[in-house]
Amino acid sequence: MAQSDTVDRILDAAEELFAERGFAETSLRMITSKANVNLAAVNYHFGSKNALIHAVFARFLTPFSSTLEVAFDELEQKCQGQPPTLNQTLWVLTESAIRMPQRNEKGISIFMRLLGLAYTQSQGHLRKFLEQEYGQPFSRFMSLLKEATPELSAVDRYWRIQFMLGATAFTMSSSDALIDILDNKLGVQASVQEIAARLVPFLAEGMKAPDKLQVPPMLSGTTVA
Amino acid sequence: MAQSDTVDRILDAAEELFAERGFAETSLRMITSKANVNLAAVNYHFGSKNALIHAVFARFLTPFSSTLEVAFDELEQKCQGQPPTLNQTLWVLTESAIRMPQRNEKGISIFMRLLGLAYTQSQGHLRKFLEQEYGQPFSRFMSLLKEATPELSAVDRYWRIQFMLGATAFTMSSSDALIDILDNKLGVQASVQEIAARLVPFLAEGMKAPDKLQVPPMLSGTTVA
DNA sequence: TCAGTTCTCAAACGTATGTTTCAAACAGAC
DNA sequence: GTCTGTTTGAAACATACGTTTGAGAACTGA
Repeated sequence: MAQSDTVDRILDAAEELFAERGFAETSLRMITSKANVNLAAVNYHFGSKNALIHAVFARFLTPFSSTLEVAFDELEQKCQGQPPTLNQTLWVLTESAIRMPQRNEKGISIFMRLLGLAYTQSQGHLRKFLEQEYGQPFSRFMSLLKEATPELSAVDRYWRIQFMLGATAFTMSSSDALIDILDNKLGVQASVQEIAARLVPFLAEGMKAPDKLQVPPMLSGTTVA
Repeated sequence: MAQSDTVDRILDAAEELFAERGFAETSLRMITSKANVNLAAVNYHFGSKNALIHAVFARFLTPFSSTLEVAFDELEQKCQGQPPTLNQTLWVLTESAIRMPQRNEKGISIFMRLLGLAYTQSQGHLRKFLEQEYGQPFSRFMSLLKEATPELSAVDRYWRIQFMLGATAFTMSSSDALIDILDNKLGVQASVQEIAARLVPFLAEGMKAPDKLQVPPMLSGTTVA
């Protein structure tokens, strides 16, 4: 074989361990042990641990961003000049993520967790890498959101987008654990797809909320800022 | 002084550094340098790095959970048997957090970020510690949420609470950065209080959303699971 | 077959970490 | 002033990390 499968074994192991434990808490020795590969192989094939992290993201994000661009194209084409609705936009994103070809049964949830970690763990190099490589589809999604919510002020929209990102990143990044807890507590099985189907209307409704908080009358004596 | 201020200097430095960089990425040497304290002081006063992390949380959470219990008592008393509404419950929690006495101008945002990290960074010992020490007020909050949303099924409520937690933890944990970005982009000043005032209605509205996603007609040919 | 390249392997390197040690400095009580 | 328990200080400890090395194996193309 021209390129050994060592590279893929490393990527598989790294992906799973990073998702489980975070980046700083996962050592190269854990990765190479899990992958049944020599320690030096990581630096030989990738150059450094940071480059390995980038490669893990690139393996998923590159095909995903292509899929997404196509899906956005189709959406805009079908809408014929009309701006897509909020529900449509959110759902196209969600569906593109869900329908990505998955390497194993954990599939999407591993990657959602990695994306969540990318946000929450400082890791300056990662943020820079993601912005540089995949900033474009993200910008396009933001534009669609803007067109879908013309009634919102820029400030309102800004904050509510952050709220949406938070709910999504947080939930998806712990989706496995949350699914388990639900099963234990209520004996209900769930899937990432179902979480998404529940998340989208929650987000869409939140985006349409009335302007700002009316302090409940019973608390109106207190200062609010 | 009976107890030197070394302990507080360590806690102050640790709190700030943990919030900035996470737990694993912050070394004891960074902390003791910032605190102008000898390296060994951490292990002398706290016993271990993990115990220091616990102490950082306890310093804030212990008074906060007392405040919260009182606030919940007052709320239930005022409602005279009627279950408090969702908005009231959320706002009492928010207000209790905002009105906590703050050590400095960063105040609440530092702690929100720490709470967010506690969720997202694995740190099994921390999760166990928080559950054990502060599980009670959390359970009470959950009960109030349940009473405030009798129309929701248990499963719906479960997921939507996760969405709320996510939006809150995520936004608050990056509140400083988000406030800066908003200022740069739109020239608008904001405060943690204002974020809260915008977050509460977003969450409340999301909680009341219609049941589940109706797949948009234009996409109904696709499988949804 | 054989030269040239690509890859693997065990071992080591330098550095950073959390923790421990033990002597010195300090505090308050008598 | 001396004694006792508490706190600090500089140094070292053991361990784990990411990375590098250089020799050998495995593969490639002619």
